[in-house]
Amino acid sequence: MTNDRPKRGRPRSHTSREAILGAVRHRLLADGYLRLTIEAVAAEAGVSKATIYRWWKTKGELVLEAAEGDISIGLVPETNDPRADVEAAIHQLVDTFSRPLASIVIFAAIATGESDPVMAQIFRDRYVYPWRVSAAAAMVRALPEDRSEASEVQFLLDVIVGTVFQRTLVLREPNTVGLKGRLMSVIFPI
Amino acid sequence: MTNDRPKRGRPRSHTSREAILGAVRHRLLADGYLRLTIEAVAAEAGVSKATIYRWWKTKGELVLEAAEGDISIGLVPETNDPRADVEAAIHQLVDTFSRPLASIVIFAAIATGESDPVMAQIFRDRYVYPWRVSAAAAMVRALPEDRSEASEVQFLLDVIVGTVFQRTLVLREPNTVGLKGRLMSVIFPI
DNA sequence: ATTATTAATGTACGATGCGTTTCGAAATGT
DNA sequence: ACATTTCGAAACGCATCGTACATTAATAAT
Repeated sequence: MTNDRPKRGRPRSHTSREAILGAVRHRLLADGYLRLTIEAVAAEAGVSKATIYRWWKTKGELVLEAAEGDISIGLVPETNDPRADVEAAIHQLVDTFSRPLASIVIFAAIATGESDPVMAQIFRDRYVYPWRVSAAAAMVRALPEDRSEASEVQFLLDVIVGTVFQRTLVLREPNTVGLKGRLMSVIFPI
Repeated sequence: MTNDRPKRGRPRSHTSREAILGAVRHRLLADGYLRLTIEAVAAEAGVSKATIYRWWKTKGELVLEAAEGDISIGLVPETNDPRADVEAAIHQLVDTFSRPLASIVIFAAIATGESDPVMAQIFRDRYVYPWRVSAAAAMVRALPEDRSEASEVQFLLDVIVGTVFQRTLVLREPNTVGLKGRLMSVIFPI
């Protein structure tokens, strides 16, 4: 979604759009983000290169849209069991980071911040930030008053995100069974 | 250091070697890893491209060697105050990750694991692994017996590395004063 | 001194991918 | 029919890659 639909003229091809996004997903899973080229996507989708550039300014924009369904994290629930909410937040994170397509795209969004700051920005604003706000709220509810200052809450969120990132995306450790429980007992020591 | 010195023939130019590695550091700080090109390094060093390819197979190899002094972490001390040793380990990590050149190169080594697995491998084996082994030993000494199983120690190391990585390299948070203390109290709750 | 050996330079090459442009054809509303 | 917009095919100039070649330079062995 880049433009509004004009009233006249040939309408945008829904078929081509789907073919492009599907080809992007396929090439991402096959080759990874860095090795993905627009030319290969165009060839696989049976589409002209110009058509891709017509609707997406950058590779990052294109990839984020193609993986939208996989990388959206959702908001942390607000039940009357705040610790369960925090646990749900951790679960959402681990679950999302473990999806093959999401792991590739999230990693790329963070890693290419240097050369494509727009991609990192969009990823943060659209996917990380909403989750983070709701997770912070859950954390405040779950912590005792003397531990719920903003800086401590942000630190604990960094512990969660950083540890999950390290385990699932850097070390590529598929076994996440002990991870959630251990994170909970580190955040809420007995 | 790629080869032994042959006994005969023109010796390798020490001047060119230093000029190349210096240019790499300069371009890294100016442009970042992804935008660094071999051609630009050759031009800035006043050296032929072929000379660079003669001694370094890949960009990753070249960059790791150019930044060697900045990215080497050192081993965790072994005093009779094991908690202080763990604190020292955290300090080493934060300190290294905060150096401008190291932050660029470490980030690149992790981020390009997809397209340049050799760089990630070298980085892990040569710089991360030794620190990690000595940090694990310190952790075992510092933890009570009932918490010092291998999987728990590895998890706590991932918490440290992940959190520091998140704070310093992903979020680029320069303020690390509270970080070390908070990490300690998360690992050793009262 | 001559020869063998290795390094470094300059230059050029074919590939690949980039992002853009141009042109003609196709598909819609007015 | 006409205006408008999209699409596909092809080509463009550009940057960078990694390699190759011939030439010159510096050193050790003979």
